[in-house]
Amino acid sequence: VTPRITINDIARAAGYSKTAVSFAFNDPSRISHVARGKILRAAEELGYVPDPVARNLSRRTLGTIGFLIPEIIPLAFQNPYVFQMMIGIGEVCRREGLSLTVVPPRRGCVLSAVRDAAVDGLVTMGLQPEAQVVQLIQRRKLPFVVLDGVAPDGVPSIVSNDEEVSFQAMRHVLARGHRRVAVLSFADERHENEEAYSGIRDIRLAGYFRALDEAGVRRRDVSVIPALPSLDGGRAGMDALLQLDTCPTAVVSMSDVAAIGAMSRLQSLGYEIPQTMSFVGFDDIPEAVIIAPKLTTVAQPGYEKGVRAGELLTALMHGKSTPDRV
Amino acid sequence: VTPRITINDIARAAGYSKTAVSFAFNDPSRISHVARGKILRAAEELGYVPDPVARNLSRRTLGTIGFLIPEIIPLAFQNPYVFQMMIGIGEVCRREGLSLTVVPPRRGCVLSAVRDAAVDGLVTMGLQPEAQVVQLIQRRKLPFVVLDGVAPDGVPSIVSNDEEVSFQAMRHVLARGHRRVAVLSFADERHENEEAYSGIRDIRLAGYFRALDEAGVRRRDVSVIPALPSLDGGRAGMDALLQLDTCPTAVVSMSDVAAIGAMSRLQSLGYEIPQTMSFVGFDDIPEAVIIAPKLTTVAQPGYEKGVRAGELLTALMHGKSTPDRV
DNA sequence: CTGAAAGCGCTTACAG
DNA sequence: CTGAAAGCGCTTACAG
Repeated sequence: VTPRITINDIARAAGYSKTAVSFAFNDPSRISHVARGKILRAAEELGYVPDPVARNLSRRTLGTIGFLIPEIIPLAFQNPYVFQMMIGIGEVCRREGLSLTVVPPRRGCVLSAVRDAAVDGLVTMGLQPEAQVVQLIQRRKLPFVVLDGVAPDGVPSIVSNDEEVSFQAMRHVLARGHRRVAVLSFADERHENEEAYSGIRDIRLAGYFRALDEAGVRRRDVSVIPALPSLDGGRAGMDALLQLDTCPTAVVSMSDVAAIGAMSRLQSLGYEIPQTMSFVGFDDIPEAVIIAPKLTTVAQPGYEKGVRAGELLTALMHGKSTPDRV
Repeated sequence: VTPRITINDIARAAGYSKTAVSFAFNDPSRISHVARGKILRAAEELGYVPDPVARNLSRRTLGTIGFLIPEIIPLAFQNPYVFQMMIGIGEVCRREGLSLTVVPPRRGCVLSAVRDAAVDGLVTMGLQPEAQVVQLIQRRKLPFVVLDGVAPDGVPSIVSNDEEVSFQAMRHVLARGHRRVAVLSFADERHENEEAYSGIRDIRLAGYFRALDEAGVRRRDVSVIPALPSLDGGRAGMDALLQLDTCPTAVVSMSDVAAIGAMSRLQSLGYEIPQTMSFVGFDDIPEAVIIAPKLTTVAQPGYEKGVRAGELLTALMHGKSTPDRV
């Protein structure tokens, strides 16, 4: 196989120094027209393209930001809401001419993924403050912002007021007279990185329970069913629900996608919605509007939050100070 | 600000050579237990993390593959099908311990995005053979596979038999008696990188027209409406459709997402589906099943194709030979 | 305008 | 087991 063509080859072929070749590509004004011509011609002939990795090392900047997700890609992105956030970050990448690297756990390990991530900065999804992950990111001196998670001190984070929003959602259900309510929570079993979700989950549960307490519904009468935020997660959640002694009349889900999955399962068993059960989701994913008009949902602007996260991160990368919490 | 801590600092602090430090992290068996202990302790104290970029340059491998998309992220990913493909690639990344970099055009330019992409290989979406992009990728000696595009000779590609599938889809519509048919094609205006889509678009059109010819429907009686593969694209397409002199009774779309957008638009105007118009999509995105039961669609397993593309690419990266076409 | 040289922070034969 | 040294392929003061 032909060996890689480097800046040295071009310098030799064109009869100039490496410096000149570098300038020809990066700062043409610093060399003569003639030199530039010869160099570019040589590069063209030999099919030379400057190696981005070497350039990155020299420049100490990579032109890419990372989106750290607590799950593997096929799982995390089954939630359209997560996807929306990524698109929002992508929008900022577009503006700034950056690319976007998705950083899932590597071989099941978030730490090693973070250790090896070749990025200029990181948007992390659902991080807990005590995690070693935070320490590692900080050691690497990577600028980062937390999206939908509890951020350590001094780290900007983008969060909705999940407690209040959840409170309102549950209140809405109770106001309609429902007293037998089930919650589709985030999955907490079967995953080692359970901590990734536990932060928001607990906050939302708190909101739900505040409304339940207010209405005088006893906590033990509320079933909290763990479900992955995906269609299949919702389907499985519904199966679990149907096993309960007393079926709820309303289901409050922490994600639209799980709610939709649950609805589809119920429907496929021949039950009518909302006659059999009412559903309230979370996120307001675009699909929900068209798909599931019978799904009430709580807005959670994933796209906008992604944009905001991207903006905060790039501000940080440019050395600007940023507000802590948005 | 504190300067970055490097391998040199650790070597000095631990009283060993850089070599030893490197081994402590990468190949502990090659140094003594004592040395390893001291080195790791020093690293711990100083908060040292090996720089992945420098490591990448030395190792000549990055541990990441790129997904080259012809549009900016917010646009390209409005199509769930594209997303499904990405998830498929992500699944292979998981298996192989790689990360995934999304590579959209940088500042509107695909070429410069490819030039700077720090990846070990590339899955390109919808590439045309004549593009300079191919030449650039080859110059960079990047392994790559083409997903949903017409590949140059010797480059593996993953394509469905789009012509045949399109033929069947249209035939299905015609068999139901429809004679006034509209096609929601891929957008071809307003974008400079129109070439990215034109390949598959033309192939699918050919399939549609073959069926139309067979049924004796004149080509001029079929309106081909360009639409971006997104909900909004479909809505706009429907608006355009409604301007036509004679409204079609069936709409055949090149993407589910545009079909759904069009349906939602029509519905919001108070028309009934499928009484007013029938819809046939393309892709079989998971959402469609639940959302739009009135949408007939043609399967196009995005996830599976993504997986296959990832597999081919990693095989290529490992130096294996691969089949040209899948 | 031009180039020798140091530097980016690692890895890895190679010799001891 | 250990380390000096070359090398990965660029960029960029600096001096001329």
